[in-house]
Amino acid sequence: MKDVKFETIVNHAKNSGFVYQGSEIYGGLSNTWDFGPLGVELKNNIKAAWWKKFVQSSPYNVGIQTAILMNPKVWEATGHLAGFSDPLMDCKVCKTRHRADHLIEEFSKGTVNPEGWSNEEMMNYIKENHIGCPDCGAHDFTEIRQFNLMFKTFQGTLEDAKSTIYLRPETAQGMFVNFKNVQRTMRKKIPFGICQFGKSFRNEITPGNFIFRTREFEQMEMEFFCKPGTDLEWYDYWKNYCMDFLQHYGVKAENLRFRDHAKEELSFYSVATCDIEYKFPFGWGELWGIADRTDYDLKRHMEHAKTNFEYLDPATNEKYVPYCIEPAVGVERVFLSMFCDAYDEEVINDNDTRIVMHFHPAMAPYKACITPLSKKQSEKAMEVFEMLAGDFAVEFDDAGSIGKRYRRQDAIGTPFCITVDFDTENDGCVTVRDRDTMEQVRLPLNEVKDYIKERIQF
RNA sequence: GCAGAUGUAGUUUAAUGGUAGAACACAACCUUGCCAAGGUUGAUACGGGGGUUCGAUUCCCCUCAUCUGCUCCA
Repeated sequence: MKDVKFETIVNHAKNSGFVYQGSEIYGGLSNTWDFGPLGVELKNNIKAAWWKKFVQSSPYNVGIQTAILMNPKVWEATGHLAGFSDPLMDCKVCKTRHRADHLIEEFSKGTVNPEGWSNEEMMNYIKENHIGCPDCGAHDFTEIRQFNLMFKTFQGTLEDAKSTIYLRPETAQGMFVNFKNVQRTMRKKIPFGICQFGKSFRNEITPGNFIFRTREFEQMEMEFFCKPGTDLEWYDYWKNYCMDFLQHYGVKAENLRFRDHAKEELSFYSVATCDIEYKFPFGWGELWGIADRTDYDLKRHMEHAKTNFEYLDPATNEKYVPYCIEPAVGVERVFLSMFCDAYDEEVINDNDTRIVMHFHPAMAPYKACITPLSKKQSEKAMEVFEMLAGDFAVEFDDAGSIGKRYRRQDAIGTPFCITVDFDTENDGCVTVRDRDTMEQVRLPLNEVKDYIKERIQF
């Protein structure tokens, strides 16, 4: 496959019913995207595959779904309210933007930790020590402004401070606060994991790259609880588990890599973090973050909610707060990586190419298109459509030439086209055409469903 | 949010201070016996709002969106 511009791929997504710009007729709303009929099928397939792999086929895990709106004390406990905001200021001379706390840390070579300082304290420190712009050296900054990454809203009709609540910036806390509920009601023994997918919201300063970074996004997260000391083993186990998942569903190995976070890059609560990165057309970007979060979250909630999250190991009678391994991935990012890797412009001859989306059949929005060779068989073809429509997503198409219909399905990644022809009435057979090989097999009608089912499995 | 660039049908584009033409795509009908056929007909665009002007898609201002950096991150 030749190199394809990101713009070309984005256009294809917009033109073929995968993604639309949000609120388009009103001039759009910055960085919001709607998923069209094909896009939502692909998204659902991704989530279903993840659920199958992480919840259903894992002996350790269970799934839950928790509320987007949570008691604000959750975010006090986790430090999101205090720490999930960045003190930013701009250099008035060269127009670059910097984090005030980072400048101070750098200047002091780590001897000063500005965590918890007010903006005024940071500004004073910068002025007193004549810290200049790292890019141009000027001493002319704007005031520090705080960008809180959490979306704020109000519960109830009164908009006062007491009713302020937040849209969750991660789904993880829904799992942590329910640690005990799940463990008790599902009679789970350590190690076990809790999984969920759902929307999260972050007021990012700079979103972009199509659906790569958006302020509203859907996460698929697992919190896997294990005995302290076994955590690094599990960390490796889940890293590979995630990588296998991606490759199994059609993300190419050559476009994937692990990137371990350096010590100074780690969150203060994490002892190890690794990103699975994907080579997007705009560069390597984070797809899946796997972090060893230690017992940080559970301990914070123990402290703030005055609850006990200690686990009594029935085998050894030991009591401990479990460590947690968290693989977190954005559905839209998996969507985008699969979409980019599936995209192919296949050259047929000098002036003819066809766009083929080589999705894994389980990911393909439509599994088959039922089409009559001639409109004379439209009625019969409709019967076949109805026979299959209850079992998986299929489309019916009798417009234009047969070749054109094949091309249309290739362009949206439908793995099979089922053609009803002049012989179908007599021999009860249809032709099944394969998207990737363009080869055809003739099958009796009553075998078609099983033939396709077998090939679209997760 | 700041700086720079961009904005004409779904896409790629043409022209113009006197309200826009095309190609492909799309829809309907005819045709079509398995890989972009053909014919006829049709719908669809100057991102939005102000200003200058007799008249603005074209000139000016504001705004919105997208792209690239800064920054952040799943």
